[in-house]
Amino acid sequence: MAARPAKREPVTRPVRARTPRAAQDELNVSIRKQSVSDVIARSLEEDIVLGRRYPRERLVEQDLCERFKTHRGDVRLALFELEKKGIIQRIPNRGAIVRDLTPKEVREIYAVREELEVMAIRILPFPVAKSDLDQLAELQREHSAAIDVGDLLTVFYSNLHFHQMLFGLCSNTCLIEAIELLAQKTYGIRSYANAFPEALDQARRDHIEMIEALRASRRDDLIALARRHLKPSQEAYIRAYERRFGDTNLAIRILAK
Amino acid sequence: MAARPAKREPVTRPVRARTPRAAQDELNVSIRKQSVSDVIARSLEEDIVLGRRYPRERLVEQDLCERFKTHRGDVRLALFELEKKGIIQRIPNRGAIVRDLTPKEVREIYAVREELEVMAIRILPFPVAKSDLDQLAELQREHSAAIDVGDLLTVFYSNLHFHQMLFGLCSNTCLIEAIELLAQKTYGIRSYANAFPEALDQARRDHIEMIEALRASRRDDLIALARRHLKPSQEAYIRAYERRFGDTNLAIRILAK
DNA sequence: CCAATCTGGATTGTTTACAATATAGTTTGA
DNA sequence: TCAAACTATATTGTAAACAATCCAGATTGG
Repeated sequence: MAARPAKREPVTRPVRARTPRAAQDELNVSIRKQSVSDVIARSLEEDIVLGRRYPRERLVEQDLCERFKTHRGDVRLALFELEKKGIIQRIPNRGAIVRDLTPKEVREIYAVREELEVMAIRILPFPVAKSDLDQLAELQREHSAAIDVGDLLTVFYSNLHFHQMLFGLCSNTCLIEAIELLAQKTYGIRSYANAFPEALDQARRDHIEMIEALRASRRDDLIALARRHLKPSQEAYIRAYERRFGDTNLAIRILAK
Repeated sequence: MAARPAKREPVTRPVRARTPRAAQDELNVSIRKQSVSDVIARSLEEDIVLGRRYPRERLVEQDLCERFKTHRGDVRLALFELEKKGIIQRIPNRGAIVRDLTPKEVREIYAVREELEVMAIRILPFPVAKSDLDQLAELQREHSAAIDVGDLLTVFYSNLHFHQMLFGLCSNTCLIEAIELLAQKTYGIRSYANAFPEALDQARRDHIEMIEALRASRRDDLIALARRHLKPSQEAYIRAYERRFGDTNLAIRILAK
């Protein structure tokens, strides 16, 4: 008779010791294998942030399957993720559309983000290590060069990395994640700011000043810079929104058809 | 010959007017039909917060299917949601376990939450309408009564509703959601605080003082109360954690087996 | 007696097929 | 002529079957 097979878990034990492999995984948190749906989600984010997809544009599952050469399961999961992040909106039985933020929502998101970025700078330990400053400067050069040649994709990513590195200097992981999540919520409106070359230029100058403030351990200056740095993109969006609709009432009339 | 059928979308238009029904859905944001996976996720959250499921306990998809009388698709989605919220942890090919937070993570989460709650109180418009104060008082009575009879489920929900109502008074939706998300991250450790009856008593007194501060429009007092209110549960968890493991190194040794 | 290997089955991950829903264009009736 | 009902299909939602992975205990070799 065949040997009595293993039962992986007696199903009753409430608390149970972790197996060796699981413990290893938990301790080495860095080994984050990214799933297919994550890749799809990121790619769609990129499309949205670069203005290749517009607010209220439909995202049809079948189309995405063909584009990413996969089945609908992964695509659906990616759409659920993006919905939770607030980048797209899903309507039951009707599908997903790129989310269109109102000026009020944009202002609220930026207010919270400002609060958290200021907090990050407040708890950030000074002085900052030279190696960190060098890395930041390198990312800044990358950003600057991308602006010069008009490579918006690289502008986006080097800017993202610059900010991740900057706020990553504060040691509160939860705070870092919260800041990033809020930044993602406004991906859909970024392309409006990119349309103004002078805004990109201002961002570049801000980054340089930020590095200087970090080097000199001038916390208050850095806070003021961070606050100022957040202003242009939200203002660009609100201006564009009002140009589109004139005023909020008109917007509602149009959207309701 | 059959009539030429409709093609729902020409597939090419980048920006497209919304259909009447879709617009209606967007404007009436209150009609949030909750999906099956949301129900499952909430129920699991409840189990965790009430200590019915312990940190590192496994969550097997098939078991959950039977419990919620559904197929694995919904259960899987719920688990993905909970993972994103940070309430559970998923290990590829091995399944999901209730997440076990380290004291460091708990401190970080509470630090961010405190920052946001203080912000909410700072922007909250005074004076508060009498009807709102009455509602808060009603929720507080419910909470107090639940403590008296030891009904922890009602304690949890009435406490939740009290805080939702309180922070809901600030008009920044994004901020309200962020506060709630952070509160959810610590669901797994709530049962530790509930184990100390004096902590529940303190919470009850805090709520009463908060309502008084609101009624008198004493913003600074309210901020101090909110800060104080967050302390006990994180301290209870950290104490319990250290009782379990003595110190962090021991914890790591045990977890790694 | 210990360690390396093997193996059965428990569990998660993927794919496909099928059902439900909503909409654009057509038809029908006043 | 216009609006209400109808129909065909695009699209999403659900379910179940199949494949890949992983571990507990058994087996094997030293």
